[in-house]
Amino acid sequence: MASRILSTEFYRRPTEIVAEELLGKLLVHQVDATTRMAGIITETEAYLGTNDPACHTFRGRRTSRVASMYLLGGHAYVYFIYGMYFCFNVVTAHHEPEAVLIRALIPTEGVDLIARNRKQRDRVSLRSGQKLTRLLNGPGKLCQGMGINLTHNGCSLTEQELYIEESSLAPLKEAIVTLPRVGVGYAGDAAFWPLRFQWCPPV
DNA sequence: ATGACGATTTACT
DNA sequence: GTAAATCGTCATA
Repeated sequence: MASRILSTEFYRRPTEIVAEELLGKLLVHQVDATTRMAGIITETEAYLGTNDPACHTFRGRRTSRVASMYLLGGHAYVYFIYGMYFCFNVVTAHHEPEAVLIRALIPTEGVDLIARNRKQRDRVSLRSGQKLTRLLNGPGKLCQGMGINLTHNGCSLTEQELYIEESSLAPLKEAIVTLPRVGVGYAGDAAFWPLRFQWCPPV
């Protein structure tokens, strides 16, 4: 069977398209031969590069932190924020420093390890589906749970440790909501651009 | 060298 | 709803 890992061609397309099509895909962190964590992507945000005031590369900004945004589509851009969290992005497009922030996952594999990473050891509370959807529903939370950190910054998403797979889920267009991006009030009008994509999977 | 701030989360009132 | 936690990054000097 052919690999279900998304190829570089998937990422090297317009960023908004990639952001929307990532919904329903499976983010996988294969820690070692026997340890695998994964979750379905349910929320993303597009960051449109040098002309997007909300983007870290606005006006061509090129510092050590954002260096990996200048890699080719299909690499990871991970950065440290608020002194305690990481955010995970996939680099997109063709030779433009654009990216998609992964904002939320529903954990599907390695849930116990994910919960341990999130320091939520209460197994009873994990039995409820409601709690499960709240385990990784934020960019900092999903990095903490999935064990994503600066060691993954700049890594290729077509290698065997951290990657995104096809899944059997195909979100209906009607189930996808576009919203303003979160936490970018400094960006003026761009804060209202509808570049956040959210999918509420059927129960 | 300095200071303001951040693509967040959590706890608390 | 408001505020604290916590520190690397960035612009200014």
